[in-house]
Amino acid sequence: MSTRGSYQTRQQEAVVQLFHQRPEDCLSAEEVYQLLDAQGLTVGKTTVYRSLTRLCEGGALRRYAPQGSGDCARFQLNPCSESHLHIRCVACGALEHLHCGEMEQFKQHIHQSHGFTLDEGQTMLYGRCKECSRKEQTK
Amino acid sequence: MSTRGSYQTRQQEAVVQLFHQRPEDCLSAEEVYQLLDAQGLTVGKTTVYRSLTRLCEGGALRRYAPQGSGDCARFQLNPCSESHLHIRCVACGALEHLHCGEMEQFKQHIHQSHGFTLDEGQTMLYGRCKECSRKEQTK
DNA sequence: TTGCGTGCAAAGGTTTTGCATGGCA
DNA sequence: TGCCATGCAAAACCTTTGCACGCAA
Repeated sequence: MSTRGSYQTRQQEAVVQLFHQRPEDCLSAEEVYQLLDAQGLTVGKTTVYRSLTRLCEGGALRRYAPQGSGDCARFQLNPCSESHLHIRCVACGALEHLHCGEMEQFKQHIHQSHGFTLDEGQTMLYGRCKECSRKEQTK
Repeated sequence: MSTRGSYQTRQQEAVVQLFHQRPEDCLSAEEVYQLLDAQGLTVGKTTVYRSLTRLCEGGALRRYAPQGSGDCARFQLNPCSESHLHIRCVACGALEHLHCGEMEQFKQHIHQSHGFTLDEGQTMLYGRCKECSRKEQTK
């Protein structure tokens, strides 16, 4: 890989900074655009999209597919270099990192029994956290 | 729920039939449109979309969010009432159904050790299938 | 007869592309 | 200086909406 992130520009830096300011947040391209603008760091929307794409390819960000139909993709700071699975609460948005032996075992099983090499970077599990499960039942 | 699929029409029936003909396939709206057309059962694209939406709401189909950016949503016959996890190959799009004891065990572990109730309907694992893994290594 | 289903055309939204300019190294 | 990054406008793309008509019940 020789075509490494070649130049360092104000715009690119601004996008990176924004995500570092809110490491837990999932932002849409539009939100990135708006938030930067609010900080006085105006970046063209095209450049926002291109930066997001570049940062995802470089592994700095993670891209989450849009859920609904009129929805848009969301981006988040890649939690850490070491890969592990994450689960997100569909109700409150809480994110939990799943690094434990069982996950390795799970990955192994998928590889051996199903022939798939699990990509932890792209996979996001969805469910309900303890609190939101409780609230759901009370309804 | 009283607003059940009220009328039975040729078009709606054609869409349902198509998915029953290929219970394992994940089809895009465009593909549904094309395949029906090839069968001589032409259905307007708008109607395809509306049928897919209706069938998803009724639980007959499952909707998978688009992966890439220029991508589109995919629909599949809801395999059965019992839910199970799926893994999709990010390279070729192949889908594998993961129904086995280990998955139940995995779900249990997430519940007990991490407090999350996994939602198998919303979760999609991503990775590379055996073939695509091999191709990747050869590069 | 009632009102849902259909289909065309047009609009909606997000994301990409063409192209000239600007700016990093 | 060379080349990548930027940004505007326009296009591409999937999907939804408006509206008149058709058709199931």
